[in-house]
Formats: sequence, structure tokens, C-alpha cells
Amino acid sequence: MKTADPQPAITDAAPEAPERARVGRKATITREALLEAALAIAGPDRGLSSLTLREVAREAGIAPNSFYRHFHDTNELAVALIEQAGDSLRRIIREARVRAVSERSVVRTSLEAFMEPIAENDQLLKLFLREGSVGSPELRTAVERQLVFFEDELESDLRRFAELRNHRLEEPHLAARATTRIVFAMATRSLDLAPSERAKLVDETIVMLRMVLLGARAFRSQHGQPG
Amino acid sequence: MKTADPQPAITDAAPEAPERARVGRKATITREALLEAALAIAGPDRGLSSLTLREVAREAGIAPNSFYRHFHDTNELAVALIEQAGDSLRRIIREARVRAVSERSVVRTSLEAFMEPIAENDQLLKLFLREGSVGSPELRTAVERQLVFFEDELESDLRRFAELRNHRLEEPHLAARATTRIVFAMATRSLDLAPSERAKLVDETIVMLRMVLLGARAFRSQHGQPG
DNA sequence: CGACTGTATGCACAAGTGTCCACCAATCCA
DNA sequence: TGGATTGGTGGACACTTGTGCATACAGTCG
Repeated sequence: MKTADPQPAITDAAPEAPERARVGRKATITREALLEAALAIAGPDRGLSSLTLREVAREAGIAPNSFYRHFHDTNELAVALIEQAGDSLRRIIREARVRAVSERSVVRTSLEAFMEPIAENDQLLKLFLREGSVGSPELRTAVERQLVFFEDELESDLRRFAELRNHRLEEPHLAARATTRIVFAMATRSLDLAPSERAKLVDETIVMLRMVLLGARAFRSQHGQPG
Repeated sequence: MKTADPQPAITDAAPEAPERARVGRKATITREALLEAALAIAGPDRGLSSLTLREVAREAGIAPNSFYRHFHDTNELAVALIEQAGDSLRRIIREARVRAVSERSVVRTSLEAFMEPIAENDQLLKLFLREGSVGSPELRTAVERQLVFFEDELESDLRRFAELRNHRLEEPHLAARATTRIVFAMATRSLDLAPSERAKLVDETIVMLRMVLLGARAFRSQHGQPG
């Protein structure tokens, strides 16, 4: 296998030196393979930040020292993993968006498109949901950054949709944020649920989201309204 | 080893076994002191589940082996810590509730009462917010259980309040859940914010919560309404 | 060919971990 | 007084961890 496979998009924009190794020994293991190995280890019980250098190396089938050729740290690997998960996440959402415009219930369609890969075996997604807010500062900001990407895309969606239907929409940014956090919290919760109970959770989540959207329409942004 | 401490219901007001040691050597260090020590170590960067037996013992000033006299495991300690944090949390909320009924804005008063101890140095609270969903299955269910307690109390609050003001309130359970998750997500986020930015986050959170409450009033529980 | 270079490995080390064991210390009850 | 019981200690064990150093491997270039 060649490293030459560009695969440029981990962060969306990093140039990432596509011509790294023109001379010297061919890499027997790629950076991506290491990420995969780490993913395989980091089950539900183990925080991403508890990953061990030797452990990852073992899983990937290389010597512990070789790890340093690809990452300087396990933290660095964790951050890369989060960013990759975030990309995967937003890709899912974009697909959901495409599907949603032609369906009856935008909320339901989008949410189901979001939940489905979680019910499947998308380790990346599970990882992202779980990682939340523990770990090194870099890791935390990495997660937060991805969440904000998510919120931003959702906000412009909400804006477009409201305009399309001639709805009022007050504070779309906050509506997007509330929606995001609810969805993530519920998706995380669904990870510990039996598949049979997930459908119910989806229904409940839809109700919550509709509350937010209804509220965003009814909201008056003036201050000091009655409690 | 026996836990010996019956701890019949984590729910409320645990009697806390006042007569544990009637015979034998006087304990030089209490179970609580160990919890405190663990709390002191578990900073923002370290997940609760990465605590080390020896580490906690060192911080508490006892021999590693003595740890076993109080907890069978670091996991057990972590769960105890979470439950303690949950209690502290609900105590705060009850106080907020008392204050809130005599104030103008229930939402703002409650939320500020919630955020204030976080801005202070309540390590317990920070811990709880952060721990979210990583760690052993026992730890995760412990966190989830505390969240549900929280939701239940909030739900009955919402119900009472709606009745008092003659408001409609559809699906109060889900309104409570949405509220809870938003508050927790935002509180967690505020942990990484400079104090000067927290006020803004509180304001934004209030808007989000009002959206939910407004939506819960406007909501029609019938199925299949227009998207 | 040999020189050069990036990749991967083996070995070793100090440090840290959980846990077992025997032992001491204090306190109560008979 | 003397068990009985509980709390705490110290030493040792087998193990894992991150990392430094020297060295072998596999290419590419002149």
C-alpha cells in the first residue's frame, strides 16, 4: 500500500504534505491504519484518552516505537480521530438534508438519517458522541469545534427552511444550538439502549425538537417578558 | 470484601451508616476523605475513570493497600463520587426552586442558581458534567440515573408551574428532558469559558429554554402535523 | 555499485500499576 | 486480661507503560 494516496480531507483544509516520502523505505503501515486500530480498541467503556501507545501499536501490528513515525502522541491521534469523526458526521447530515427536502417531515427524516448510522456499526460516530468533554484540552476543543461546525450548518438550514415556508424564526443560531445539543444527548443515550427501545427514543426526540422549533417561531426577542 | 454499607437508595438523604465501626481500630481516614482526595486529583483533563488506586491513596496520605478497606475498586469510588455529585446537584436545584417562586423570572433565577456553583469551585459539579458518558458501564448508568432524577424533579416543577399560571403544557416529561439536556450541555461548555463569557452563555441558554417552554405550550400532541 | 534517507525493529530501562501476604496497632467485649 | 475484630503498613510480585539508543531494512538517486 502506498502513502501516496492523497486522502487530503481529515480536517477539511489541511494541505498535509502529499509528497512526504519520495525516497527511503516504503511505509508498511499508514497513518489511517493506525487510526483504525485505535478505533477498534476504543470501545464504549474506554475513553479515547485512555488509549495506550503500545496498545495501539500492538493492535496495528507494528513495534511500539514505530508509532512515533506517524503521531507524536496518543493525544495527537485522538484529535485526528475526532476530526475524522466530525467529517463523517457532517457528511451524514448533508445526505440527510438532501433527502429531507423531498419528504414530508423534515425533522423526522433528518433525525432518522442521523440515528441510523449510529444503530449501525459506525464506531467513529459512537466515539464522537461519547468523547464529549473529557480528555486533554486539545481534545476537548477539537470536539467543540466539530459541534460548532454542526450548529452552523444546521442554522443555515433552519434559515432557508423558514424562508421557504414563510415562517418566523427568531434567534436561529440558538435554535440550532439547542437542537444540536438535544440530538447529541439523545444519540449518546441511545448507545446504551436496546435496539427495540431506540424507536421510542427517536419519537420522543422528535417531540423535543418540534418544541424547540415551535418555540423559535413563537419567541419574542424582547427582554423582560413574563416568566 | 463486603461493601457493608447498605446504601439502600441512592435517591435522597442517605442515612450514611452512622454506626459502621463499633469495634476495632479507629479509622484514621474516612471514606469521605478518600472521595475528596480523588476529587482533588481528577482535574478537568483527567477522566474520572483514569484515576489510579495508588494515586488516590497517595493524595489521601494512606498506604495503597488501605484503599481496599474503603473501596473494592477505583470504579466503585468513581460511582460513589458521581452519586454524591448528583445529590449536591439536586440540593442546589431545590434551593433554586425555593428562591424562584418569589422572583420574577423563574427561568433566569433557576438557571443562575445552577450556574453559580459551577463558576465557583464546586469540583463535584464539574466532575459530574464532564463525566457524561465515558467510563465503565456502572459509571455510565450511575450518571444516567442522576440525570433522570433531575428530569423527574424538573417535570413536577413544570407541571406545578403550568397549573399555577393556567398554562397549557404538553408532554411535560419531554419538556423537562429537553431542558435538562440543554442546561447540562451548556454548563459543560461554560467550564471551558472565561468567566467574562459566561454571562453571555447564560443569556443564550435562557433563550433556548424559553424556546422549549414556549414550544411545550404550543405543541399539539397529535401525530402527522405539517413539518 | 555505493551513498543516502526515511521506516521499522529489538532491547533495555526506569517508573508506575494492581494485588497478595504477613504483620503491627488500636479498639471493643467478655 | 485476653481474644476478636477492624484499620493500616511494608515488602514483594508480575506486569505494563513511554521512551532512548543502536541497528537492520528497503527503497531512490547519482
